[in-house]
Amino acid sequence: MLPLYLVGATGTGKSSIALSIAKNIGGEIVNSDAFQLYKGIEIVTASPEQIALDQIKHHLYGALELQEDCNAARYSEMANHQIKDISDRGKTPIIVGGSGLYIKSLTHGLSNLPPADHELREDLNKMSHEELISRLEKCDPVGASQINLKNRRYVTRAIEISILANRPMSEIKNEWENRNPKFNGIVLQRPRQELYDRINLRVEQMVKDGLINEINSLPENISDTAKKAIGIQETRLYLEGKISQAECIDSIQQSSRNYAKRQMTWFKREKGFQNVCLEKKDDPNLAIEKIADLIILPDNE
RNA sequence: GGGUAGGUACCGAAGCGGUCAAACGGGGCAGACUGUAAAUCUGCUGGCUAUGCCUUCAGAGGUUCGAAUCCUCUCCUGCCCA
Repeated sequence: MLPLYLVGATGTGKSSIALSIAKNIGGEIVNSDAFQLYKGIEIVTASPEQIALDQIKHHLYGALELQEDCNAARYSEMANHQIKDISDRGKTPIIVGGSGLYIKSLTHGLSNLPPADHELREDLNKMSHEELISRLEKCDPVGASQINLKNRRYVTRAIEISILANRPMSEIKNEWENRNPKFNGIVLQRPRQELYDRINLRVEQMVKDGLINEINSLPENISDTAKKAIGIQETRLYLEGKISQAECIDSIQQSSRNYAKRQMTWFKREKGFQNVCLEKKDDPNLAIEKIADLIILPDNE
């Protein structure tokens, strides 16, 4: 059976629906959320609860130590390994999460680009924005006309690729590895206001569930990747007494809503996914039936 | 009751006679995205029959060729004195 991708913005309710589907079709769940990957930040990242983990096999949840960095390529390798393993055992891999690029790295495969070079990045980061742009124009004029030059991070990466590969980035990065992937893909959606309300409530629930304590007991040396989880910085500010608890909750809610908005933009563009809009009034079982109808059953090719 | 500082677009906040439909930030909306992605970045954000027109800067009058900006009164809000 084709792998099933169940994606959508944070707070839509992917995890619980994935669990039910997994039970129905005999599947195992693979995480595609960049931060639920980490062990020790289960509360801020709204990771699936223990009860769920006990019922169905969940992979790549809490798979990384907080000190480890991660990126799309590393994730891709880990996830592909799990997906293959699940398929080999005759089960359906159900990939659940909301990290657009990570998901695309599975469905489409990343181009074979040189990995990040931290020393090189450090050097490039010392340059002014103007210097950086003229540098890119020199080593990859085509690329310079394609990417958004205002996005310093993209400019830096393009130069990095060009230098490391000794060829212009725009020549190497033409198309995705796999242009016509086969998979079952569902984008779960909610009406905008309902989604925002759910996010707000969820953040309040996190605090009740021990968010403050979780962040307070984090080690000091967590990786740059893990550090970016929404909620960590905000809670630390609260712990340092710089903001009130209400302000802390507010800003986590705000960042989460903004993030959800970006996710929706990403998934809107992705091809090969079908949209399923859930509403508050929907019976959960009905939602699952809706989805089941859309799944392509084993093909006999 | 007396004094004083204020009332600006969804919110906060600049502007303090013309170049003001009004800086900037937030929010909202739309978008981009190939090894930092819960990251990073872009555009729009009074209305319209739209290279122009209309209604806005608490309200009502007034001064002026011209007002969000100056004057008068009124209404609200914060602070101080009683």
